[in-house]
Amino acid sequence: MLMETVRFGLQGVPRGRISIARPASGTSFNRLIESVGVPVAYSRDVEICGEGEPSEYFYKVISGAVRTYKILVDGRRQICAFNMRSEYFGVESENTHGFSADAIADSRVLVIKRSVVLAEAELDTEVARQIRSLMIDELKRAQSHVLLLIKTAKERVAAFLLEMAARAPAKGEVELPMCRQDIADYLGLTIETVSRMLADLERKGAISLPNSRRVILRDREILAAHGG
Amino acid sequence: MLMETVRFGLQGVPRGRISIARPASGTSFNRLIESVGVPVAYSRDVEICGEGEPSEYFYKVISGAVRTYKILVDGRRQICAFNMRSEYFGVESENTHGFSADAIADSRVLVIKRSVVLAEAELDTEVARQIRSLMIDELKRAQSHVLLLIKTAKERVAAFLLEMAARAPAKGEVELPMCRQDIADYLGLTIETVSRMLADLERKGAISLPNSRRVILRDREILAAHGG
DNA sequence: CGTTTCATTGAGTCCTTTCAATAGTTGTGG
DNA sequence: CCACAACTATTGAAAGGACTCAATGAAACG
Repeated sequence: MLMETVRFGLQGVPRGRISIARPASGTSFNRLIESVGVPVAYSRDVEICGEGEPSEYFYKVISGAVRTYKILVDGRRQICAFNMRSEYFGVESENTHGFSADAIADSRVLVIKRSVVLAEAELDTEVARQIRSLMIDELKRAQSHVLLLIKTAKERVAAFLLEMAARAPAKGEVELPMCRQDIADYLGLTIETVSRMLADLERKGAISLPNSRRVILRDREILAAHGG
Repeated sequence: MLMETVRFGLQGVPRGRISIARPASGTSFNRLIESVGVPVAYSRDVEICGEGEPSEYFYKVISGAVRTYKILVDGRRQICAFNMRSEYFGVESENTHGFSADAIADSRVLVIKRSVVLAEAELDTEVARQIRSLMIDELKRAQSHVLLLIKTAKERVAAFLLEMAARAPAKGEVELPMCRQDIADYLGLTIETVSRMLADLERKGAISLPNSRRVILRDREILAAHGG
């Protein structure tokens, strides 16, 4: 797709390159988002927003993938979520963002001005309902993340693969957009352990790993038996 | 306080004994809650709501303490939250509850009909804002729970004590309403490990344990050094 | 084609769990 | 009020799982 690109450096304005908006469609919420949102291109590893910054915008991934994360006092990084195509992030931020976000791969993100949508939510019940629904989705995700972290290493890796597979376009195979360190920081493990568990799952016939980024699900039963 | 008590057995109606409402106060949200809510007494270990049930109500703890939890397929229980006096739970449930809840100790809980509050939220911006705020609080809690679960056993126990102390009426000492198994199921540890970490923290001079339910915080520095 | 980064694998250590025994607490009935 | 039972909590010893440190291998980049 053609994109007119503009560079930004101003405070409070999204970092990256802007492209021109596309046609609106669907519900009143979707139409609103499409008209208010500005598609912005972010290169790999470029920050989209930072923890503690004023949350002027929230975001919807158009293409690519985004990670949201927190840096702990001891320097460790906990990845809160991987956000794939069509998924929202930052909806739940109140005055400031509770996390940082950056592009895992080159990505396009719809940047949506929060104040406009919140104002509309007071007039349009459907918009209010959608906002609430997105926040509930985010909460459910955080809760299932808690359930993930009490499992064993193998269960976490298996559950992670099933989670990614459920969101992948192709059935039965996953193209992981993130590196091992990202997976480790999401699952609360080390990269070595992630690597070992993937190798174990491959040995057991649950998956194949043609290369480090591509996973083919061979036996969902085995995976589910581990991943719960 | 005097209470008129009624027993329930009907479907969709709160289990427990009802008492008569108290005077309203504060914001429009608080006044609404007070007028809509019905105080119900729950004895220790009595279920308040069950995972998967229609979420006709949400709840506010008046006295005592409530645990919300999920039972996993393998039978393990993960406690999502301990809800203390004046804290809400179940606000984020959409059509069905995402968790079960029961009373840790004998408790009184304000049972609030969701439909009434949601209807009012469409007319009163302040009510809508409060509901959204409660959902954001719940999300932040879930996210900090994730951060808790990637820590070491000692860090988890220390952080748990600080978390409880922050909500306790008395400064520097905590009366734990829950047993070791509850703590273990909240922290993703075994009761033995919880016990050992508490003993370690006492040996290090961070806390005193006059009895198993009472904790006196002696050195917050040591605790914070662990609990991050 | 060399350099750099990323991923895998191995060996040993440390931390948490498991299993088991003991101690303490609570509640009940004689 | 005491004795016993049942439950809860603590402590110990051994096993298992994940981490650390280190080396090797593979892929990406210039």
